Amino acid sequence: MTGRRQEIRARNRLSLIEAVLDSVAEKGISETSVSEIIHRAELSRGMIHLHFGGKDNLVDEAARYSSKQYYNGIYALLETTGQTGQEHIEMIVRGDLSEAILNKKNVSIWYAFRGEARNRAAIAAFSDTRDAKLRNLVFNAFARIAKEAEIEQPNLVARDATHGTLAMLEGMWTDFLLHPDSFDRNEAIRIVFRFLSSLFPKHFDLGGALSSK
Amino acid sequence: MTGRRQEIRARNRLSLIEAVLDSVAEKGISETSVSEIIHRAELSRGMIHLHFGGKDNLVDEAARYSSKQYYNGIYALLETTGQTGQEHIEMIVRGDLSEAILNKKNVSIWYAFRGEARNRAAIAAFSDTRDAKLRNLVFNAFARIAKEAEIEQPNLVARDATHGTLAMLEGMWTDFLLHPDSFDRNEAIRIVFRFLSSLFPKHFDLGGALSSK
DNA sequence: TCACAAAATGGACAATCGTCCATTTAAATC
DNA sequence: GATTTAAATGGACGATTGTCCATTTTGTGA
Repeated sequence: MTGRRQEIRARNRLSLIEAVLDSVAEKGISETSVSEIIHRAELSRGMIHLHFGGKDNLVDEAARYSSKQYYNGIYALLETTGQTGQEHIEMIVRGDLSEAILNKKNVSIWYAFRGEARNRAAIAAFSDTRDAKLRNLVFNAFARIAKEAEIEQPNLVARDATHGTLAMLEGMWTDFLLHPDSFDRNEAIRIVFRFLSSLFPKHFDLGGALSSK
Repeated sequence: MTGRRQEIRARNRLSLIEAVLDSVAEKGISETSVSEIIHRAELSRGMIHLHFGGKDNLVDEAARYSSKQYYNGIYALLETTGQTGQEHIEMIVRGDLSEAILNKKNVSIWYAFRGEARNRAAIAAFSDTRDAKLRNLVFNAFARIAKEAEIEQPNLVARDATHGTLAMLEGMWTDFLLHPDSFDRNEAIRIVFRFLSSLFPKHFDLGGALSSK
């Protein structure tokens, strides 16, 4: 067994990252100290410096890791969806507002990092919930829908629909952050589709995607 | 001149609050220390304890003050608008996305506090961008519009329109936070009205409110 | 003008911060 | 099993944190 050392090393690295995320979720960034992190990870004080070169780098890594988790979740959902543009959109909307992705821990972490994004380039890079790749997916779906709808300026409408839909999802996250207990997932989903169904009545209704024809 | 003492006292209190906001905007919450604050305010170390009883209380006061500023700005704009529901909505949308309200400093402060909201009740209380009062204003405007539009379930539609519009505005703020230099105000406004004009075609177009009849 | 009191000062203080390294532990190799 | 070496430990370190108070300053009322 030659990889045992690497295995332990990797496990300890991950423990530190997860300790940061747990602490950020529970206590916020300002109370996430080196002492707090190593206590949660049950490792010794020097490990942070050893594995990451310092606390700031570790926190940056944790932000990167957390962001990756989010995208993995979303992209995994997309694999399971149907083929039409409206089905893609429905999957993204429902996924983004699902318990698995939109929950107290994730939201706490996400907004804690956002608060620091302005002053830490490394965090800013990972704090854009809706990155270019996801944006592109949404745009392509809306572009197909807009073309099928035979409206004027289909590309501009698709761009606006993309931007507006992602903005609305962002806003729903904020609602959840501020009122996690009274937040109503189904209402949030219905509202998004209320807007989308008025924009593309042949492709959406209040429940989500309509079948192709 | 008997009020001179009170006047100085009030000025110093305000200096401390503004020093906090400047520091939070420029350096973030985690780097806003007592030393940083009193250096910016050009006051002595003991003043924070004297006036606010401690740093945390001062930061809470700063959050309250900042929130008040936001609402003052929005409510002042509303005084200048016309009478119809769609005019009210247009004013809120344009106001919320205007340079005076949506700018780098305000957004930095707002999101920095948001990041702490989860773990500090006093801050959470002031970090809901769209409080009950504003929400009510928007709802009443949409309720009038929905009634005029003679649609089914006007109250439910008005509720959804309120929720969705405010969420979209929130999302536009996030866009601005993450991409302050490429953010396009006019595009953001057009997108909001794109959605609203498809929901209420007799009341809005891409430019905003339509006249009553 | 003087005595009083309120407000401001700035340094002392213990606690905590993040970094770093001499030492110990244990996996890998011979 | 002995040797080598990478990884982990945990305490020392100076810097910085927020609090607090003895002292000084300054506006107010007699």
